[in-house]
Amino acid sequence: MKPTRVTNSIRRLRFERGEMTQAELAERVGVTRQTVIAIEQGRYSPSLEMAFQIAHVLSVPLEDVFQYPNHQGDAS
Amino acid sequence: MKPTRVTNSIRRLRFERGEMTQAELAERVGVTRQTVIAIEQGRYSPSLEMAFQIAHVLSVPLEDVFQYPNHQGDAS
DNA sequence: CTCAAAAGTAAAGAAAACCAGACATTATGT
DNA sequence: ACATAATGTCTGGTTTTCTTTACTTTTGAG
Repeated sequence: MKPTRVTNSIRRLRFERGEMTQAELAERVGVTRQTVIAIEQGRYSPSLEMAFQIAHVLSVPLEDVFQYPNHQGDAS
Repeated sequence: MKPTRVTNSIRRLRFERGEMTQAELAERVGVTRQTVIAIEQGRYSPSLEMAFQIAHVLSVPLEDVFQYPNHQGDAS
């Protein structure tokens, strides 16, 4: 894939949504703690499935958690 | 990961958006043709990055291309 | 300071995503 | 019928995501 990395607001949302720890988020999403750490730090972008689950646990839409830069042309 | 698969509307959107072929979508997204086929058929869910790029090429929001079932509990 | 919880780091391996190439199938048109 | 484009299938291989385990650092409360 391209070197364009997706950014996220997990850390901010974790605290806005009741001080949820990384461990608790990981457990609720169904992944390990270091996966959450890696995603949160932007070391790699998660699978779409995991992205949806994170957004669901944080109870916000997916595009509120993950931002995709590269907003140049449109096809319409 | 969990056996919960993400569904998509790529096929429909490809035709609504000017008869784009799988090969053209693949090229514009930057992946191979059989990756597009596999995603479109739901054989596996793409990376978040690729999901964003597909949505961008089809010029619709991500959640218009990919749907996540599993709408049981909420976290509020 | 001391104890514990939370966050971070690292490395080996498993699993899933993605690629490459060749070939089969289903249209669509002439 | 023939040619061509679009879609689908199969196999084998590489890359990335994710897990497991173990350890270190930071943070906050008593």
